[in-house]
Parts: sequence; structure tokens; C-alpha cells
Amino acid sequence: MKAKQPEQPNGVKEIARRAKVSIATVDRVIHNRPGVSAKTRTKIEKIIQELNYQPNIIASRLASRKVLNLAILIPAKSIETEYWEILLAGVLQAEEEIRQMGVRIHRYFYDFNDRSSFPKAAKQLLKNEVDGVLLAPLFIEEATDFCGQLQEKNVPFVFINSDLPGLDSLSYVGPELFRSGYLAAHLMSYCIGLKDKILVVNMTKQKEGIHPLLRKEEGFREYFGEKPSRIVKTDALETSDDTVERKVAAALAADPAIKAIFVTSSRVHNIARYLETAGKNGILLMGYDFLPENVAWLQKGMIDFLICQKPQEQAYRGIMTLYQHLVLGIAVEKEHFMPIDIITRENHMYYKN
Amino acid sequence: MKAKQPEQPNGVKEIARRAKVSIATVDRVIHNRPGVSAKTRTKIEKIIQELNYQPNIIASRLASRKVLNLAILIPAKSIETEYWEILLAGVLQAEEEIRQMGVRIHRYFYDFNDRSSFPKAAKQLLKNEVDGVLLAPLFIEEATDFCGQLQEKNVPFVFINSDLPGLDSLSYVGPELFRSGYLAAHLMSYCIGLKDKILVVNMTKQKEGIHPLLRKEEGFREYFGEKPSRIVKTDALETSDDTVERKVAAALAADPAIKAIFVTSSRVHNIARYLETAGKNGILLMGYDFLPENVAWLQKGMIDFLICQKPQEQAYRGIMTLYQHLVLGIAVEKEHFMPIDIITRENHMYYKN
DNA sequence: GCTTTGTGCGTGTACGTACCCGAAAGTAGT
DNA sequence: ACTACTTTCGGGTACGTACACGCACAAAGC
Repeated sequence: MKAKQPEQPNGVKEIARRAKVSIATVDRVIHNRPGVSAKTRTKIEKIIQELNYQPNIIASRLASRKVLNLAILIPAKSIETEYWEILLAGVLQAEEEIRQMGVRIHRYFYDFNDRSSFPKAAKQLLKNEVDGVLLAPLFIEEATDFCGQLQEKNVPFVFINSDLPGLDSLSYVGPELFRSGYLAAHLMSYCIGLKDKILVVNMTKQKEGIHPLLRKEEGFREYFGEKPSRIVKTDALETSDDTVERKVAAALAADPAIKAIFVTSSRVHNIARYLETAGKNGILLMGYDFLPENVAWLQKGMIDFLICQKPQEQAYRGIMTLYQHLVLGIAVEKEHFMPIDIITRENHMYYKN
Repeated sequence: MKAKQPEQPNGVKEIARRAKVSIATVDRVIHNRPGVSAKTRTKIEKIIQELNYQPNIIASRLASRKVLNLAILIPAKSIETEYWEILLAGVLQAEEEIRQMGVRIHRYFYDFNDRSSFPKAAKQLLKNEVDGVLLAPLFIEEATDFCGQLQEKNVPFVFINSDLPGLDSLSYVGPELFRSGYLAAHLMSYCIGLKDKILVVNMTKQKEGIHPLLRKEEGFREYFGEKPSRIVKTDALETSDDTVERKVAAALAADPAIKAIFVTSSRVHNIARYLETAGKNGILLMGYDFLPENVAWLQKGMIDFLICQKPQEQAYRGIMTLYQHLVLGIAVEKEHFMPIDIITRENHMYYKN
């Protein structure tokens, strides 16, 4: 079934043989450690070039029992949204894949309704030795501060979910939010009449708004740049169900031309519930994220489109980016934008977050 | 930077110690080899259970220099479509990832315009020892025959691109074609008026039609089940540009109610080119596959939607499925349906095949 | 009684790399 | 020339598993 074949005949041993030195010396050169004369070093480096030496990472891993400690810092899961739990699944997936390679992942959580919880969790994180960090920087100031400390310690960090371009992150893995909003607008424009109006709903408790949501709205508005009057906006600062219902009901009553609703977050299921109980079936509803609750409304036909950006894969790729950088020494992409996926009643069963 | 920690204290050594036997005996039990009394075997198996022993695949791989020979059997790339080349990229990606684990992938190609080329390539493939096969079974009879031979030899095989449910494949990785067509119809119905008609174009040289394309059309028709009169069909048996142009032009002239065109394959760029030269801008155009040529027309706005099913990922996952089954001994999904992705002008730049 | 055959099991080496430890060679100071 | 020290390097072992080899013992055959 399996044929045996010799392979990889040029490892450190072959290099040592050619350079007429011992394996240990070659090892010192490869790992850039002291204790080798410049002359010997140069000679060995030349031979490594010639042989195009690729270290056997299998053997390497077996020999060095080093452990790579990674950490994640994201919002804790909450009753408000399962989003962060899905993301966590991606972390688990990556962990299982690279555990054999000696990677350990430590989890730290903060409360996305409470700014002050971020530095607390960050402080906990910094207590232990860490080689790399994956974080969702929801609070700009706090995250900036934290990343500064990481940089001092020379610990690389990767952003997911939303980017902070100013900081010197190893990479960003996540959506291009502006584009995502623009796409939503384009898709919506296909589906409604030229004189129909659109209601934009922005649900959050933070009175100053949340950056990712605002970015999406900007992109959305950009598409309708020439006719901004087609967009009606209601901010539902409270997120309790009846507040939402009242605001939406008021908006719909005030302008009967509204034929579509765009929700900038995963809370679109709240609107779907309202539309059903209010018996308003003719309204196109679009929102974000492939959460079970949203999918249920998609199936019922109350939600027409969901735009999704693979939170699980974001986390998976984020971890893998750190791994590739730290273990394999591979150069990594500075930005890895997630696809902007359009989910409907027909394709949702094949979608993977 | 990296802390040293002991790990995996219960390997074969620990099992051997507890069972009061040698490592070799434990090894015999683990690999199910003869030379162990039933009593000893049972005892060791019990301990393995207790310890929840997970073999160190790193060390395992290093010790056994076995090579796993996989083979792929797909259409060769052609001037007609780059589709198969993209798929090949997925094979390469998987190969690089698992080469260190001793996997070798051998490539065999046939001509998708020539049935007889399939058994020829298959014969070549069978000449060498193979542990697993990944194939795109475009020709039903020939593929059935080949898979029968594989089954006799006890060689597992995985289908990609399209399925042959009757045969006992290890897995199928690819789209659910019927759904895909249905989704296309739904999406289209959002975008055109109730009285508008749709032209379905089926481009192929095979006079009996090609299974995947027909499946998509079936799904498409299913959506309009109640009003089949809205669908106009033209088969473009020849695939040369002017034949296509003539047929489409004739269809459009014959029925001015046609406001949308659905192409069941990646050849949608041919139609796009025609529509541009003919100056017909008001027609919605939808087709398949994220090929550079199609994307170019998407950017120009001539193609409105592309439906894609990640050929590269299909190949990648197909190979990985074989790997997981053969090397890791993991149970694999019998069917892995690819997402049905909707690509537009706005999200194409973030799409990965 | 002897050899032969087979079963059950342990010893030992190998995979390719990492790294400890100590040897040898070189340098400097007295 | 001696000690004291540094620099440069090689020997050797370990990582956890795979497997060739061979040994001990028992049953079977003469």
C-alpha cells in the first residue's frame, strides 16, 4: 500500500559533510547562534544556498520541545449575539490543527458593553509570557494602548474583525467594511424600484456609535451618493425589542415609500421579528452575519439577504498567520480581506462561517 | 520567547510501562500486527483507552519513511476554459502543505472533449501503485468502469466537481448543482419584472448535453415552475463565437420581452462580449465561475452576477480528505457541498476560488 | 532424546534536528 | 612558560515512533 522511498538526502548531515564540520556547527549557523567563526559561517551558508536546504520541520519539531504561547483577546460571548462564539470555534479549529506543533492558545475575554473590561483582560494577558496575540480591537483607545505595550515587548499581534491601520500590526484578517456596505446598497438597488426609499437601522448602546457599523453605513450611502434622499435613518440606541419596534414602526409610518430596510449589524433578526408580527411582508430586509437566529428568518423569508464575512475563518486564519510567522518564519500578508458573502434562502445550507 | 515544557507524558512508552511489556509489543497492538497473544493485546488496548492515547503524528511520520501516493485524474487545461487550471492550483496548495508528511501527488489528465482519453489516462494511472485517487468524473460510463477497478484494488477515491452517487466513493466535494440553478433563478427574479422573460443558454459541443449543466438548468426551471413560459431556451451546440452570437441575437430578436440571460457554464463571457458589441446594455447577465475573463466583464458591468463554487478549494479539500482518511485514519464526510457564492462587481476583489 | 517450527515478545537502531557538555585551539596576561 | 580565559567546534544524546532482528520457550515431528 505504501511504498518506501528514501527522501530528503540533503539535511544538516549532508551540509556538515560537505563543509567538513560537525552537525552542531551547521545547526549553529542555521539558528544564527554564536560560536562560529566568520569564515566557517560563510562557508556553511554558501552550501546551504547551493543545496537549497529546507529544514525538516517534522524532525525539528520533534527535537525541540519548545512551546509557542499564543493568546486571543476578544469579547466574551453574550446573550445579545452569538457572533463571538462562532469566532471562538475558529480558534479551536486552528488549535487542534497545530497543537501537535507545540502551539498553545490562551483565551482572554472582555465585555463589549464595557470599555474598562478591555484593559483588565489585557493586563491579565500580559502577566504571562506570550509569543503572539490575536485580538478584536473594538475600543480604539484601549487597543492602541495595549498594542503599544506589546510592541515594546516585541510581541507580534494580529487584528481580526476590524482594523486599526495606524498601529503596526503583523496583519489584519477581516472584512473591508466600507465595501461591504457599498455592496449591500448595490444589491438592494437591484431589488427595489427607483422611487422606493430605504431605512437604515443602526443598533447599539454606545451613543457615539460603533466604528464597524458606521463604516458599513458610509459605504452604503456612498452608493446612493447622488440620491441621498432615498435613505431614511433611524438610530435605535436602546437595543431592547420594544424600543426597536417603536422606532421602526414610526419610521415606516412616517414614510410609506420605504420598501427596504438595511441593518448594519447582526441584530437584523430583531427587525425580522417585528416585521412578521406587524404583518409587513412587502419589505425587503437585509442585514449581517450568519447566525442561527438570522438564518431562521432567512428561511422564513422575512430576511432576504445576509451579508457575511466568515468570523470563524477570520479567527482560524488569524491564528494561522501568527503560526506561520512565528514557527515557519514565512512572510505573511499585511491585510487579508475576507470575502463579502451574500447569503439567501437558497444557498444558506451550504455556507460555512 | 518560547518556554520549554514537558508534554505528552503518555506515549507508547507509558503504555508499555503500565502493561509491563515492551514498546514493540505496544506498537504491534497499535498497528494491528500479528505476534501478540490475545490476552496481552486486550490488556494493552484497555490501557490505550484509559490513557486516551493520541499517537504523536510528528514522531510517527519521522520514524516511518513511508510515502503515500495519491493521484488526480481531471481534464487538462485548455484554451476553452481555465477552470481546470484553477482546480490544479488547489492540488498544489494541498501538496505543499502535506509534502512534509510524505504525500506525493501524481497528475493524470484527459481531454474533456474526447471520451476515449479518459480510460487511456486511467490506464496509465493504474500502472503505478496508488493509495488514493481524486477525480472529476465527467464521463459517467468511463468513470464508473474506472472506479470499479479501483474498488477491486481497495483504493479509495474522491469525486470533485460533479458527483456519481451510485458508486461507493469515499467522498464527494463539490457543488449541489440543482440548488445552484435554483438560487440563480431566485436571484434573477429579484432583479427583473414579473412579465420579463429569461433566455437560458447551454453551451457545449456534446450533443447529448453535459450532466452538470443540465442539472443547473433543472434547478433554474424548478424555481419558475409555475410560470415556465417565462423561460426561453437556446442551445448553442457549437461554441465558436459567431454561432453563439447568431443564436442569441435570433432569440433576442424573436422575443423582445427577454430581459435577462442565464448561462449555465463558465462560458458566460462569450455572451458578455456579444452584448457589448451589439450595444445591448439593458439585459441582466448571469453565469458561472470566477475566471479572469468573466471577472473582467463583471467589472465592466456587462455581467451582473457570477455564481461560483470554489474549484481550487474543491481540489484542496478533496486531497485533504484522502489524506485525513489514509494518514490520520479520521472518518470523513461522505459529501462536502461547496458554498454557492454570489459574485458581483462589489465583492469580486475579495473572492478566493 | 533430539531437532524443527512457530508464537510471543524485547532489544536496539533509525528518522532529522536541537542542544548540552566538554574538548581543543587560540589569546592574553603575568 | 604558565595560568586563565575565550572562541570555536565535535561528540553524543534526546525527542516519540517504526520496525528489523533475534531470543526464549513450547509444541510438534523424528
